[in-house]
Amino acid sequence: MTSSFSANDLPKRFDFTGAQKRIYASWEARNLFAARTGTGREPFSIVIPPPNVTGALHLGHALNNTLQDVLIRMKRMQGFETLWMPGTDHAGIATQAVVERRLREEEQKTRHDLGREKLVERIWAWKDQYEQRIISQLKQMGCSCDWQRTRFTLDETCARAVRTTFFDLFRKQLIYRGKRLVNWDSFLQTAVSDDEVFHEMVEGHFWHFHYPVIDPLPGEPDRVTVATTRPETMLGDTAVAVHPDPAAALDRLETELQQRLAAAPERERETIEQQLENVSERRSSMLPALEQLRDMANDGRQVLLPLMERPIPLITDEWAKPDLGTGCVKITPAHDANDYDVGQRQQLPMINILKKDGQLNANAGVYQGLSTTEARTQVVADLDQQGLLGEVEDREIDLAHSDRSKTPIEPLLADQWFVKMDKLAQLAMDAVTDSRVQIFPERYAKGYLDWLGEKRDWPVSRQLWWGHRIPIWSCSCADGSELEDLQQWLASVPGDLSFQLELTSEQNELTRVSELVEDASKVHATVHLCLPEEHPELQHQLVERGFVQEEDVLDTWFSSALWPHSTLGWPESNEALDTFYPTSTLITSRDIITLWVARMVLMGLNNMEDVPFREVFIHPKILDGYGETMSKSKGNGVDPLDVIDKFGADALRFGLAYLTTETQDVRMPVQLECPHCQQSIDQTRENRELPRVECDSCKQAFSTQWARSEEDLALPRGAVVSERFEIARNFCNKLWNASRFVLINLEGYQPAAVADEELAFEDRWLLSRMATVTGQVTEALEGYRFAEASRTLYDFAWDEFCSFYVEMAKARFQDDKAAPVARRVLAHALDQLLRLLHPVIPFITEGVWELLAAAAPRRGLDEPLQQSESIMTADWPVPDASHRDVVIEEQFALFQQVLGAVREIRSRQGLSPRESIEFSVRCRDEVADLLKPMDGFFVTMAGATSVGWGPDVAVPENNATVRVQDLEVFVDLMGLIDVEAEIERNQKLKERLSGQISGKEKKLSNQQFVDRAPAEVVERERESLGKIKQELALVEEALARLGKSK
RNA sequence: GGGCGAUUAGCUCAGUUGGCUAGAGCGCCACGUUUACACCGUGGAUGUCACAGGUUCGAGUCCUGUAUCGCCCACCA
Repeated sequence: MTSSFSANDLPKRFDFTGAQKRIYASWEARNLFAARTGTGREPFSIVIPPPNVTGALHLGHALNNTLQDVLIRMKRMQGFETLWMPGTDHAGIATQAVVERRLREEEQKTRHDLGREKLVERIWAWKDQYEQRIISQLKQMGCSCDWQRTRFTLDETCARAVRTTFFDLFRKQLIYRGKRLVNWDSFLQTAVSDDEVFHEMVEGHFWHFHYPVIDPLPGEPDRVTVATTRPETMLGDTAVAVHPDPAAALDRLETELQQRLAAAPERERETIEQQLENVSERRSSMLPALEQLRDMANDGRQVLLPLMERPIPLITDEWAKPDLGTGCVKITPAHDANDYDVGQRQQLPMINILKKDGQLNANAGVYQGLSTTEARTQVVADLDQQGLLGEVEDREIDLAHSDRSKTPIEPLLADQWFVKMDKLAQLAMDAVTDSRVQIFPERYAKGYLDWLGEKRDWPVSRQLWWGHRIPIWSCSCADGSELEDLQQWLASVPGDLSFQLELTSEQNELTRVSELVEDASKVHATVHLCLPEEHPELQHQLVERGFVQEEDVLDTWFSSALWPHSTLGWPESNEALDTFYPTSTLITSRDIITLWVARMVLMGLNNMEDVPFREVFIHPKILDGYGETMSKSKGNGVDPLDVIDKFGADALRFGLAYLTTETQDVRMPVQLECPHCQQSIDQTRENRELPRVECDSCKQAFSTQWARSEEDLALPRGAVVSERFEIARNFCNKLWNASRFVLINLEGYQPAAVADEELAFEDRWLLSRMATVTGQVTEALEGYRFAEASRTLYDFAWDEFCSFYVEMAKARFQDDKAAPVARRVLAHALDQLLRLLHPVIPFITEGVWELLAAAAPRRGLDEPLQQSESIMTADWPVPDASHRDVVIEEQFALFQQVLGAVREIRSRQGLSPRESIEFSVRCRDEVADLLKPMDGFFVTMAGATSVGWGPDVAVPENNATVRVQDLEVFVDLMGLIDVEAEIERNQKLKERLSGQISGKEKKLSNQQFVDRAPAEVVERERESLGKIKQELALVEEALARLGKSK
C-alpha cells in the first residue's frame, strides 16, 4: 500500500472480479499451494476426485471442490503440511464419444476413417484444451491445489502405475479372460456401459413359436411352444428350458401373492387378485403339460430348432417361470443376459449370430448378411410358412437404446478381461468394518459393504481406443508342439513377464470356455502374455511370433482406482508418497461410492498395503428447483463461472458451504439472467431446453447453452444462475463494509498490548463470543459440518460483530480516551474473524487482510506482532478459554434485550428515528449499575436517552412498556402516545401469556409430570410460570393505566 | 423389486442426548438515507412440524404404519 492510501477511498462494494484475479496470481507467485516434504510438519492430504476431461465443471464440482479447499485451507493454517493433489480423468467412453461426435458432425467421418492412432491424437488435443478449461475454473473458484503436481489418469506416471498393477494382478492370477454380454451399439460399433443405455417403451409383439420335438414318444406332445419379443435371436438358441418343479413354483408364488394380498392397500388388490387367478388358471390348464416336458427334459430329450434344423436340448432351469409366457423359455446365451446365466449354469454352447455392424454372421445360416430387423421379419415369415408360428400378441416393450446413437442395443457376447474380486473385495470390506477407513455420514457404509459383499468379478475390458490399452499379447497355438515351442521361447526371454494359458476345445465358437480339458489332444491353446512395462523390442519380437496385442482398453475406473497412490508417483518409491500416503480424507458424492471409493480402497490395499484415505466425506447432491439432479443433458446445469461472474467466487463458495448439511440434498431453483436488462427469469422444464429465450420484461431474445444455429449464437448469452447465492454475496459485502469501517477508523492506530482491565464491557463480550465461535467453527469443519460452520460464522459476523460490536465502537471512536483501546481490540477482532472466514471465502479475506496489514501491521492483544503477509499462512485461531465469560455474555444479552425493547416501542409508536425519546428502566440495583454505563449506546443505537435506572424509578404518566426478564422498560411518550396501539399490543400479549400460563399450570398440576420428570425440569417450569405470571400482572397493570388515560 | 434419504412459514432450509412459548435467509408489511453497508438498518405478520397410530409426565425429535418426492442398486423372455 502506498502512503497515499486512504480507507475512505475504498469502494462501497467489494470489487471481487479484480480482486480474485490479482489475489490468486499473488498466491501462485508466492508458491503458497506447494506441498513440501521433509518439513517435519504433520501431513494433511486430499486427492481431488478427478473431473472428466470431457467437459466443463458444473455446480456439483463447485461444491465438491469448495469443501476440499475449505478443509485444505484450514489445515494449512493449522500448521499441517498440506497437499491437495489436482488432476483430471480421461473418462474413456464419454471423452471418445464427444470427439467422435464432433468428427461426425464436422467432418462426416467415423473413427474407422481415422484409425486408432489418429483418433487418439485428436482426443489428446481435445483433452489439452479442456483440461485447461477445467483447471482455469478451479483456479477461478480459488482452489489451492498444488498445480505443479497436476496429474492426468492417462499420463505416463499413471500409465506406469496401471501397467504395474495389472501385471501384479495378472501374476497373482486375479485377472482372467471370460465371456460377457455387452451392450452393443451397432451404429457406433462400440460397446456402451449400462449408464449410457436408456430404456424406452416401444410398440412391439410377443411372438409364439413351436419347436418340433424330436422323435416324440406316444402320448408326448410333438412340439413345444416358446415366446419371444426378439424372434431373430432364435437362430442362436441352444436350448429350451422348463422349470424343474413347476407345481412347487406355482404353489410358492401363490403363497407369496396371498401374503401380499393380505397386506396390500385397496388399489393394488385387483392386480394381485388377477395374478392369483392367473396362477390357478395355469395350474389347471398348463401344469400337466409342463410336468410332462420337465420329465422329457430329464430324459435328455431334444427339440429341433426350426430354420437352423439344429437339435437342441430340452433342459430344466428355474429361470423358466411357469407363470409367464408359455411356461417354456428359449435360451439364447449369446444374446441375452439371463440366458447367458442359464448357459453358464447348464454348460450350454453359446452361439453368437451377430457381427459388430449389426448384421447377422455365418452362424445365422441363410440369414447371414441381414440386419436384425430384416432377419426378424424373415424369421417370422419363414416360421409362419412352416406352420410353426403361433399366437402374436401386441405388447409394449421396454427397449434398451444407446444414449449416444439412439439405436436399439443388441446384447452381444464378447471376450472380456475380468478382475477376480473375492479376496480383493474382502480386503476393502475389512478396512471399513474395522474403521481404518471411516465413512461420513455413516449410513453410506452400508451401500459400500453390500456392493462389495456381492464380490462380483469386475469386467475391466472396454471396446474403445481411448484409454489404457490392456497390456496383454495373445497367441494361439494350433497344437501341442507349437505350444511347447512357444513356452520354451518364453522361458528364454529375459526380464519380468507373466503368462497364462487359456485352453479351449476345438469348436471355439460353439463351446464354453473351460479350465478343465479332458482330452488334451483336442485342445488348442491361447497364450496370454502380460508385460509390466513398455518394451518395444520384445513387443516387436512378440508380433513376429504371431502375438497380437489386446485391442481393448481398461475401464476408466481401473486407473481412477489407483489415483491416491499413482498421483504420488507409485510404483517409484519417493518422499511425497511416503509423506502423503495414506491421504487424510476423500470428499466425493454418493453415486461413485462403489465405482470409485470401494475400488480405491481395494487397490490401495493391494498395491500399498495400506488404505488410500482414513476418512471419506460424502456430500449432498445439488438438485434444481424441481428436485431433479442437475445435468447437462437436462439443461438445468449451472456453470460455476456464471455464478462467479454475477456474485463472486467467495459468494459461490460460501453459498455452497452454507447449504452443505448432512442429510439434505441441496435444492436450488435456477434462473436465467437476461443479458439485456438483467431480469431474472425462472428456469422451467419448458424453457430449459430452448436454444433461445425471450425475456419476460424487456421482450428481447437471448441465447442459451443449446444455441446451435448461427442466428441463435449471434444473440448475447443469458447466464444461468441461482438467487440462492444472494445471501452469500450480501454477506461478503457486509463483511467488506464492516472492514471498510474498521479500516477508516484505524487511522491513528498505535499497536500496544491491551491489559484485561483496559477492556470495555463490549470487548469482553466480543472476545468471549469469539472464543466460543472459534471452537464451534473449528469443530464443525473438522466434523465435515460445513453448513453449521458457515451459519455460525454468518450469524456471528453479522449479528454480533457488525450489528453490535462495530456499532458500539462508533461511540468509542468519539471518545479520545476510549479510542486507542477500541482500535486495538477492533483490529484484533477483525483479524481473527478474517482468519476464521478465510477457508470459506478466501479472496475477500485476503483482500481485507492486505488492507489491515497496511493500517495495523502489528496487532494482537497480548503482544502486537507483525502478521504473516498472506492470510493463507496465518495461524488458525485457537479458542482462548481465558476470554470465555458466561456472566458477561448473559449481561450483554440483557443489554441487547433492553435495547430491543426501546427500539420496539419506537417502532410500535411510529416514531421517526430522528425523534429522540426518553426511557427509564425499573430494575434491580446490580442491573442498573451494569447498564447505566451503557447510556451512550442507547443514544447512538436507538436514539433514546435514559432518564432513570433502578428499583424506584417513577413510572411516567403516559408510557409504553416492554418487559425484559425481571426488568421493565418505560418510554415516556409525553402525550404523544398512540394509546390504541399500546392497548392492542398489550391485549395480544395478555392472551398469549394467559395461554402459556394455563398450559404450564396444567402441566404442573399433573402429578405424573411432577413425580417423573427430572426435578430440574420441573423447577424450570415453575420458575418459568412464575415469570410469566409476573409479566401478565404487569401487562394488566399497563392495560389499566392505558384505560385510564384513554 | 431391494436399499437409503426427505417431508417444518409463500420459497430454500436449520432445529444436538425427547424439555419448544419451533428458528434463519429470501419474499411480504410498516418505518427509515442515522457518516461502513439500501447487496443496508429498525420493527412486524406468517406454522395442524406430511398423515395415522404408539411409547412417554412430556414427541418436530423415538417406534410402527401410510402417503408423496428424490437418490442408488437390481430386474424387465
